[in-house]
Amino acid sequence: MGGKAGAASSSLTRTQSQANHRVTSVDVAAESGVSQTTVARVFSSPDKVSPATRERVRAAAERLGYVPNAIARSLKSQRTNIVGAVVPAYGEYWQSVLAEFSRQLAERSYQLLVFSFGTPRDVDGALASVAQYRLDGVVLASATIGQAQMVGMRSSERPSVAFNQPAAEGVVPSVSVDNEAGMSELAEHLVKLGIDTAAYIGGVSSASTDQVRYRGAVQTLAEHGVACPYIEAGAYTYDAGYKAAAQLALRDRLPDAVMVGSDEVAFGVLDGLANAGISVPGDLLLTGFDGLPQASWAGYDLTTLVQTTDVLVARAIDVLMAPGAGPQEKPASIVVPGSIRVGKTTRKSSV
Amino acid sequence: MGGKAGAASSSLTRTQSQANHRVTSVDVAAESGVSQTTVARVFSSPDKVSPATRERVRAAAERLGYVPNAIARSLKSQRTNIVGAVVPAYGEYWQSVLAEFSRQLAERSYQLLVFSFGTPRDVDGALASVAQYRLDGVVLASATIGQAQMVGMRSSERPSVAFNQPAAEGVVPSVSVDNEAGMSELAEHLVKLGIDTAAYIGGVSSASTDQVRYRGAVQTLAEHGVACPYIEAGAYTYDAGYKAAAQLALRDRLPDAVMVGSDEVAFGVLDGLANAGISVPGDLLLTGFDGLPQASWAGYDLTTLVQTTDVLVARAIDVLMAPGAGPQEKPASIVVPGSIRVGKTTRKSSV
DNA sequence: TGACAGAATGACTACGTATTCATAGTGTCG
DNA sequence: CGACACTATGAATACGTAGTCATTCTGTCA
Repeated sequence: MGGKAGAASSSLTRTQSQANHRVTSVDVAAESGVSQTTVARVFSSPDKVSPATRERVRAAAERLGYVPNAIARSLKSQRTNIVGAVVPAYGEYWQSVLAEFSRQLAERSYQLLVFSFGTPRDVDGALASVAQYRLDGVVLASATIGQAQMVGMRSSERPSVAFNQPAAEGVVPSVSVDNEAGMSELAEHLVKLGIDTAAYIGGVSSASTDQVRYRGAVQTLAEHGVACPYIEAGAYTYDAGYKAAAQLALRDRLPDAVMVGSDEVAFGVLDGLANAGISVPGDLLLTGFDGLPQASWAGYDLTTLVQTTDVLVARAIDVLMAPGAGPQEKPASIVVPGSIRVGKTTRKSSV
Repeated sequence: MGGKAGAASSSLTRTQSQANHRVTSVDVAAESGVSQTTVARVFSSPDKVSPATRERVRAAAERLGYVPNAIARSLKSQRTNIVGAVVPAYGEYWQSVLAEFSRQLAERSYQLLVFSFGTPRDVDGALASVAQYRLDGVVLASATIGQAQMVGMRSSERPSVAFNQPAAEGVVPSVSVDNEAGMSELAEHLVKLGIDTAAYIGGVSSASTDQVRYRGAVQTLAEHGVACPYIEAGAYTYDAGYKAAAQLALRDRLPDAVMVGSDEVAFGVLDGLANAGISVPGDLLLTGFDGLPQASWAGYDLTTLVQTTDVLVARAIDVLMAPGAGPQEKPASIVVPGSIRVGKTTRKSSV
């Protein structure tokens, strides 16, 4: 380097709060009289720079209002520090899962990039979109992602994990609550209360979670001689549950218990039954599934299977961050048990 | 170009489902016998390429499993197609807002990058983080972002918008529901029902939304000779509301009406009152604020001020996408009116 | 037929950073 | 005192794309 020694102060005097428009590490290098390499080091591996220059560079950066460009860093380092999530745009449950992911990722200084889709048809678009950002990991949430689509993800180089999606097992690494055992446990609980008849209200029958949960219910009940016909609400929403309850209320004979495939639907069923003059747990018992916060609100106080969402999310993140998360090995299927919560909707002798 | 004419098939034969590891536009160019420039054009402005070559390139891309790299594109084009959101990690309300943003952004083929923070202290970290990604826009949600922090955002080159944050008005472009008028409207509603005494339960008194909403309530009630002391729940949660209700129940004399600053807290208050043997609306009237989905669930059926979240979000996105969204002009403050929803919690003659 | 507008394409470069690799300086040890 | 390890730094390059400019080709019009 020639004799231009010394740091040249930036040509136009500007307060730091002013347009930090396009200030690069090269500018900071010039301002502080070091090379761009050193500036980069100050911000990525500070211990490789002597304390003196480190401070000088930091000061110059502050003066100029320099902010490292994460896009450029990502391009060069092939790491984005971002995890993507492909999730349905609607539903209390998914909202709470997303929030949990966001929290836990933030703790590890990762960010969450959300690709939400309205209808199953939009999934392809979301997946195509997610592939373009070279994310450090991808969470596939939603039972409406097809197997073929997941196979496409497996071939991708970055790690992905299917969240609460039984259909994914064996195809893509997956993390789920134990849907079948959980629903079975709820069924046992009902049997102990002495029910003779039951019915099951699912959201969308084609969803794999729905199928597995129903299987858990119907098998356990059958073992005790209780039949359990399937009723499809048509969606995982409060309104769908409300309407299904209205239908149910028209029957001549009500079942002793109704098992619902998800809490949000169960809330609708509960209110729908109340609206039809049917008392829970007086006239029939009711169970949900998921363990949403609202289930423990005194207003509903629903008997349900509580997913330990924080644990599920933690496991999912573990899978993504695991070093050997290559696509070659056979995908792991992690199943986390849930725990039953007994609320007043199955408390027989309510005065 | 020399005589190497013709497209050379990729050296190692591989099925397309195999490792699309590091396939770039250069590889596609080689495979299809055109320049990298042309490949880029096929994927960004297809109409500038002749149909014949376009198809040839597309075929080659498919064969190789090429996926455009959004990171590189962003670096070059200075556009990320991503909007960032800085939001609290907890709270039903924020979850629903995030979901709405995600939906509406997806419609415009934008993605949502979530920066969530647990405590107000973490806000700085989130803001620092958000600045590094050169996002096309940033949504600042949460009343706990300080004015100084917002000033920092204004100086940044990319557009930002404060969401439902009265304190931001005049500092940063902002979009809010009309908090004061909304609460005032609820107060009018109560006055018409003939209340003589009232109380207000807020979440966190230092939050600007809390202050503005309380002002709307207290002023309108005062005009009709009704006093309205402030009670702080301490957080915007169901539990905080439940506890506040327990406190309230200990008083000698209950107010005729309780206005709560947010729905989630109101649900807690409602259940807390019920638990203490106080009937709503029999013993006192109750109002909330926000218009969460659960407010219209029959189980709660809460009188509240419904924010048209979809409209608010649409406006916020408009602000971000507006062409002249430079930092120079004086920031716009958009206020959207809410609409009152009357539920059974203020229906006097219940039976 | 020559001039010229327009379409189609390619060579080159920039976006802003991190990562080699090489070089100059500083002690340390036998 | 020379060899060696180690620290601190810089020059050069690569990450994968999009935009600028130049070039070739085709068709049209006077």
